Amino acid sequence: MEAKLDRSFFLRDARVVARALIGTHLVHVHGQTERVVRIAETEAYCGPRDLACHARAGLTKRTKTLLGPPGHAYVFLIYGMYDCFNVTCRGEGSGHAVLVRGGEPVSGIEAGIRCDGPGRLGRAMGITRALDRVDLTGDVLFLRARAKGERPTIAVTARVGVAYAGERADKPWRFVDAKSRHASRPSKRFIGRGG
DNA sequence: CTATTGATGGTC
DNA sequence: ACCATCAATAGG
Repeated sequence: MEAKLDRSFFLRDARVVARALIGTHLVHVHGQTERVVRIAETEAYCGPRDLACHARAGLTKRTKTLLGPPGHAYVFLIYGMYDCFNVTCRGEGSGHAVLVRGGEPVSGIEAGIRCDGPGRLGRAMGITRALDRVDLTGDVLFLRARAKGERPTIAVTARVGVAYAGERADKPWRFVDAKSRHASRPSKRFIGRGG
């Protein structure tokens, strides 16, 4: 079993963390059940100057976690129905976070349940706002490193659903495992690759 | 395959 | 009023 990602992993720019998270395993332990998904799609949100980032609103009830210490879960409700899982990063108060948008079920998830799409992933993994502010270096919700030597091919695109964010809307801050079929959108939108 | 629409709730 | 979504439905 690969090592749990520690605090130092999260103390970096959201764009760096977002890319590094592709291919890692997200683990949620709840009682006897352990659910694991391999992350295939992420997006970076880069603080108050990024109009697509919730940190643009400043310190509010919701953004308290986002503006809190790195390496914690930031879980928020979108469209009244779906819990979106994010990882806080860079530094306390920076407002940097990575939205995990999709992945491939590994274990503990009922056969046929898909994890592509932020809403589906949250639901399949049993992640709700009750887990907001949970420390990701703990034993309930955490990440495990990629297998040694694993170097996924990563495609880079603009983020989804942020057309309102002006100049920042077109930034290539979405990262997808190019070989995975478990991203929320098809490859035709890819505008580059790397990693 | 694409396009459209309704469900739903917290923040601003 | 807005929104970092999804499922069901209708149409080509």
